[in-house]
Amino acid sequence: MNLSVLIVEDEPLIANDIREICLEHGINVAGIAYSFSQAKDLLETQSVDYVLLDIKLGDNDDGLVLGKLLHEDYFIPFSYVTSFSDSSTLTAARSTHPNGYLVKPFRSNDILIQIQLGYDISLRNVKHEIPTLEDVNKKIADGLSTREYDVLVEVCKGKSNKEIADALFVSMNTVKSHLKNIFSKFEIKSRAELLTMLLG
Amino acid sequence: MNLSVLIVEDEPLIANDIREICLEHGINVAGIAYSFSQAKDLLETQSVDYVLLDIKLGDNDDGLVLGKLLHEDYFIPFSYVTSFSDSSTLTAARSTHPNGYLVKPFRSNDILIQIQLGYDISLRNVKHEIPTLEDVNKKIADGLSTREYDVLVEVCKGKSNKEIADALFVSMNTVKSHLKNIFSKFEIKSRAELLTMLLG
DNA sequence: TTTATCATCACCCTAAAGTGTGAAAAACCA
DNA sequence: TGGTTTTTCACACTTTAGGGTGATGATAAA
Repeated sequence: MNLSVLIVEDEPLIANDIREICLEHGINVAGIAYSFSQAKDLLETQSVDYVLLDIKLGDNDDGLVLGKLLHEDYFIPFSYVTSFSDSSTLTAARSTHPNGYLVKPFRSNDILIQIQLGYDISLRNVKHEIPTLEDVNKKIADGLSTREYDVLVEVCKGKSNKEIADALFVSMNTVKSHLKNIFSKFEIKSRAELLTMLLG
Repeated sequence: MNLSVLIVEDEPLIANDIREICLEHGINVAGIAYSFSQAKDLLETQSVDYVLLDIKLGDNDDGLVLGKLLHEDYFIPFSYVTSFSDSSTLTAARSTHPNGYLVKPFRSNDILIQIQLGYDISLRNVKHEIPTLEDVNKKIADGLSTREYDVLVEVCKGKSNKEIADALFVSMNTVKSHLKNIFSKFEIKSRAELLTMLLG
């Protein structure tokens, strides 16, 4: 799964530094925004999975406003990457629901941790219904095929292999074959584990 | 809100350092554990809201085991605080669902951020929990016994009968026996159906 | 056109799950 | 104390699930 990260940072040197770190680790960079408005433009036009967000853009705390927007309107998870760690800034930041908070100067790996862990956290939140193919594929490196997903949906309904075969008009061997691939891709060994992953 | 933090760290100097930082910021320290077993003792006896967890305890990665336990059994949120940020350690750590990951050496404020942000995140995660015994019994005429509920909880975690037997310190036949009764009371035929009923 | 990938299925085999019966301690309660 | 429920376990048995290998036609990409 290839994440797309948006970098919102008014200092070009730092922004570039972050971009390099991402690219080195195979993380796609959806763009760099040097201001609040540029960030909004990119959010409208690009596919963004995670945002690294500087609190201070220019002279004001536009980062906090953008953070609030990300959480409430765009539903895109983000980490703050900022020089400030005083308690008033931190309190303000916490209220915007970031998934991470990195204080500058940072190390190369810190960026990676923010993105990966922050994204993990965002995946843990929503549940309850049978996930879509897109949601499922975010959890695994090698995505499911459409037919594999069909089988997964039936498993989520609590059906046995025989019942799934009847529902999809294929043989039970075919169902088993798809399930084998599903388990392999999720790196699990049973449908029970699959159910707890997807519904739990 | 006065948080209670457990520090799991095998180096006394670092552990003390973290303790001082917490106390300076009005965060209560539930205790310091220098080993896996000490950590388990403290988790049983103390009220703990958040855990700062070193991955390497002594010579092995007991921190990861403890992290898994915290997430699956204790339901206590935690951050790793470790010297390691290589990708294999990170991958292993991510699979245990930490709410933060801090690489040593850290700054004073980093500790505070981990605790506050990590705890914030845990509050947002109103996750789809394993239902309580009361909730479960609302769905069926003949209620489950406490031991049957214990088995049900393990099933909800995706465990196999053998794993459940080990977790509850009984034989696999006993687990099967309880499961038989559970299925009968729910009028179902498989654990998959049980999982979709409870989690779906 | 050649190469992948996907969807389908068969066959065989092992492991795990589930069923039926029965039974003996332990805990609970009246 | 005596009866009931719970918890524990055994053994034998059937069914289902899961793993390995391999093969086919179809479709898609290069």
